[in-house]
Amino acid sequence: MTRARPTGHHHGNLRSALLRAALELVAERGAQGFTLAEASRRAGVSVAAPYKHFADREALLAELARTGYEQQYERFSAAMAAEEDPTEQLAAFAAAYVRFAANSKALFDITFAAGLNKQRHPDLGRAGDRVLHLLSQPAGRLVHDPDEALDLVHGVGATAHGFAALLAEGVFGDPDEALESTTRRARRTARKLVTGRADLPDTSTQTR
Amino acid sequence: MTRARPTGHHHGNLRSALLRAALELVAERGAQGFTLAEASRRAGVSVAAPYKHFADREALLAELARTGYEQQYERFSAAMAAEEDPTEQLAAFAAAYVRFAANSKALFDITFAAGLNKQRHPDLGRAGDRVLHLLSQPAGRLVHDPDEALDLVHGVGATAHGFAALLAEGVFGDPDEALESTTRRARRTARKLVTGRADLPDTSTQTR
DNA sequence: TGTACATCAGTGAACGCGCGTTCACTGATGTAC
DNA sequence: TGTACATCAGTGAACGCGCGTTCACTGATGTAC
Repeated sequence: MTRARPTGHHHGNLRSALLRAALELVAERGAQGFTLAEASRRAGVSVAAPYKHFADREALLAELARTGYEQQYERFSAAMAAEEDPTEQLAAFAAAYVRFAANSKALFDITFAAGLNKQRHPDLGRAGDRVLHLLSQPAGRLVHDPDEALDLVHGVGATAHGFAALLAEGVFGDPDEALESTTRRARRTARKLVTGRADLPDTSTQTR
Repeated sequence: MTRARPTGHHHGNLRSALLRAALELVAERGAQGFTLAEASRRAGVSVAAPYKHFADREALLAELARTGYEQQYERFSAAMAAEEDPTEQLAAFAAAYVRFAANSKALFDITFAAGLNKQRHPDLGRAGDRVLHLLSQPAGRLVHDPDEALDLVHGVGATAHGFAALLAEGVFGDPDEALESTTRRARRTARKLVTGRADLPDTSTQTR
């Protein structure tokens, strides 16, 4: 939170201060509740200042979405790397997905609910695909028919997303309280999609 | 679309015309894109007119959400009633869920993405729970431990929701083209959650 | 059947608000000499 | 080391916009007599 040189006409690091304020704002009001004006205020700067760093409102959001996808990619691939068995890798993805959606709610919401035009930001669509693509390798090891492998990829992705969304929506009760059990369920369900069995012991590595 | 007595100071059926216009608006611009002013314009009426029928903007949205949950309940229970086997009932729920999200996108979005305060509209939370509760009976027939049954209910719900959300997001390609295959996948995945087998023939009744 | 009247669904104008974006500007910074 | 100067990140005021909501009003409707 150190703000380098907050003196007069030079903020120091306004760009990242705006991104931070925007994320905070999204955390409080949802992705649709974000406004440039309020982000400026929180960064202690005039409403015109952001235009020195971002083309417009959408550009700032798109930048946040980009980092959202990046962080997802890093977290999920780290969680998967801790496993050797491909089934456990899929399960680890699902668990990490739910955890990310809960722990980094704002960033997650921006990638999914900011209403960013994916035609105008094709790189964002690609970033999202890249995250899902993490599942391709373990799926391919488990199932050799490419169509079936794709089915597995999409199934794990859908399951993970579904658990994350219903958790956030409060369907499972208070999201904080239900996080652990939902993570376990997502993990177990992902396994089921492969093996049809969920009765393996849940001893897999916890990734932060 | 017949508008009874569109004469002078009495519209005839403004209330439902507003609801229709609102739904159309949500279909075009998403749940957040809805404004009372635009809905009034489309109903051919002044911006003050809606306040004779709804307390405020949120009340109109809440009304739409209510009908959204009702329609979901009717469609899903009808789809399930066409099956006898409890596993097939769960599968039918999942398939109907995906189909509803795609075919009644606006209504679905309102129930999920309108940002309605569920504290201020507790009936809406209950209406959503009621939809999910459709799964309790077949789940209870399949699994006798209540915790496991709840797991199954939530698993099928999460899976259905996940497939529906990723379909709408375009993750599976063009939503219209991918609808059929996604419906099949949701159905098959729901079965897997029960039996661990997806290789049953997909001969179940098609519910519109 | 005809008329007076209460009702109330609509009008249209106005309000205050916060937004995104633009503009000419200013003053701190770092660099060339 | 000291000074002139170009750069450019910030200011602050203004714009036009569309929104939700309120208000006094009006005129079509249906009802009581």
